[in-house]
Amino acid sequence: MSRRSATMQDVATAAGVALKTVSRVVNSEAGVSDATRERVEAAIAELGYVPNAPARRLAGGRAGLLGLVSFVDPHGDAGVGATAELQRGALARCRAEGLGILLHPWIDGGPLDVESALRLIEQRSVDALIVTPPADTPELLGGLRELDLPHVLISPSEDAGDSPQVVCTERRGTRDMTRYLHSLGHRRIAFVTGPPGTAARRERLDGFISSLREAGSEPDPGLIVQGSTSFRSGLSSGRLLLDRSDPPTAILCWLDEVAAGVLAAAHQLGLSVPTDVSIAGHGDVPLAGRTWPALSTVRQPLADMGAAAAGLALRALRGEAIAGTCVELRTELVIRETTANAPG
Amino acid sequence: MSRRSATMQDVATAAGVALKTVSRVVNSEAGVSDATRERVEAAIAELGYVPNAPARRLAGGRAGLLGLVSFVDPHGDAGVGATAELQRGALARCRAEGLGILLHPWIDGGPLDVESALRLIEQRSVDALIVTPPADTPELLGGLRELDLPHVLISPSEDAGDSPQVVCTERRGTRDMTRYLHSLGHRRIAFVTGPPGTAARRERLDGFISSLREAGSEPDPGLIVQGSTSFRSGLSSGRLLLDRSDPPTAILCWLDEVAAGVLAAAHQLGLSVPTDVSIAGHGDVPLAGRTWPALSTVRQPLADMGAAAAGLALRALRGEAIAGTCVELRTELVIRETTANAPG
DNA sequence: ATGAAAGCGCTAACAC
DNA sequence: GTGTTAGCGCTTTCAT
Repeated sequence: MSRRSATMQDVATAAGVALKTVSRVVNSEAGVSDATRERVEAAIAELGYVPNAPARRLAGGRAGLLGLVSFVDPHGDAGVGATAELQRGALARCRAEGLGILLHPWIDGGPLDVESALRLIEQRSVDALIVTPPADTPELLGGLRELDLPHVLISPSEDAGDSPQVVCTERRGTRDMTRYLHSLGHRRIAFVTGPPGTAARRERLDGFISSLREAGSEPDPGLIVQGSTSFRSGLSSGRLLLDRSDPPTAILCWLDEVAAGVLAAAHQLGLSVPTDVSIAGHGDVPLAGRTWPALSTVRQPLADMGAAAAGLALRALRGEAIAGTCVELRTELVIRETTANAPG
Repeated sequence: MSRRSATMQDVATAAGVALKTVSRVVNSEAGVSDATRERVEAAIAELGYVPNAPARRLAGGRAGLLGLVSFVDPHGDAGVGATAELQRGALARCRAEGLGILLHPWIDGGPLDVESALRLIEQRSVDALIVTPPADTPELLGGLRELDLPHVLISPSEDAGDSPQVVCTERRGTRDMTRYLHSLGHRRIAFVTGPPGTAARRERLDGFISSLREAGSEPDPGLIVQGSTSFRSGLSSGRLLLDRSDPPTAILCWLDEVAAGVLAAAHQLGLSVPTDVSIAGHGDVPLAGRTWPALSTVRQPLADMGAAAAGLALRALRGEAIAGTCVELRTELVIRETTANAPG
């Protein structure tokens, strides 16, 4: 029954006006008398007219969509919560502007399909790309810059160059937590860091080391261990640290996911948290509020970051020059139940 | 520098052929000699030609996108993991077919914006909609059917009518877990169910009750409590149940998220899991593997369900009549660490 | 304040 | 095998 849907011309005929007038009404442009506008609106309502997006795009040159290139771990191990939060923020902002979001996740852990990501813009499917780590590979960024395609980076893994970006206060976040633990009397604080070569990892580690030094204690190299992004890696890092003859009294992790693993390791070893050992994460992803005890962590405003990225992209689409722009959002300490005074 | 990108006509001119011939090559249609094809391909490569998606869509009538209407809790409380998994499966399938996925989440917990969801198809932004609970409101489904818009439901909340759908063996999942707990010697098994009025909740509760009866024990009404979809609700349901003078020896929950809350409640009360009480969830979302102890649960093949839904949508787009089709996927028991023999 | 004409870049029928 | 002719439904000019 769904007959060919009404076109703008149909509406124009029904309202007895020209095509262009309908276009004006639909796009709420000026230059239409109230009487005419009402007549057109009535016709639109009666015919159930809905504008045809592809036609609009062809004629107008705008896709009306933002592409989101993010990473989705096939085993749901890493960043599930983070990606979802980012999406949420970006979506809310886009919807407010009448834009949509097209997903282009790097799914399988295999090599990122740079070609298809770039093509997304080249073929006008989206107007701009928002790229999140670890999809921000040199290849992708190189292509983006070379072809001069509009894009925004979120917490870039590497030097972002001139690309507009949204970051948060990584170093400060870790410093706040380190100081907090220090203020609780902890003097043997361990740090579980991530794989080498990402900016966030570097900054968090720096924040840890520098604030320890500021507080007058030299970090013990044996208490800095390298994990990855997974719960499992937290499990083994935790065991490593807590099995020592001189275990730390607090363990700070560069990611919530990893902290959850360390927490599980502590439980397995029969330690009670936070009485025997304090544990803290970074990110404040949903998981952080669901562990037992609930994880103290550094809150990253992920949804806000997504929204800010969408906002930057929108400005770029309006023609503003945003190259080199960097929006920095503040982290904050979220103290839940895994941190307490140092034992003894 | 990015000059106006090459069009099909540009390629045709460069290769010295007609527009249509280029179109044939691009769409790998038959009827082009190898020599011509090569010439055209060379021209395409040289000019860096990339087809314009909106133009294609306008002319061809296909959007090349599937819409995914899902629920995203503003506080990240419910279903974060589930939504992400579903997305992942649907995306993988779509990408294999050269389609994209456009997100249309119901974000804020306010009323679902049915209008805009329907408009997504009406304005040809997407070819079909995949709808997941609880976005499958009667209003949305009504609109979808009334306007005869192609769509697929995943685990519908209510009677799906003639809509093609993808479900999994809800009742069987709960029955398997109930039997398993029974086989471990548990005779006082509690069930934390969800809010009234959703099909999954009904089926899981039914599965619990019927398999208890099959095993010869009449369910104790005092041990069936109603929770919601949140961790918090699990926390309070858990306290309620475990504070009884005659607490259950096992607690089965209709959702992992809720089970994680019950687990936390047990910890708060100083009980040890699974020694004092066994706890089980349903879903096998990422969270289930990250609690301590790790949650035994009923695995729903979420990614597969997403993929199946995309597959059904694709068939519909090819013109197959799939009304009334129902794809059912199997759940399976995942026994981790929160279940053990009944105490005593 | 309103309208006519000219495309946007492509696919779909049909020729040849 | 290959080309020609029409649109798809809209937004732009530029007139009036």
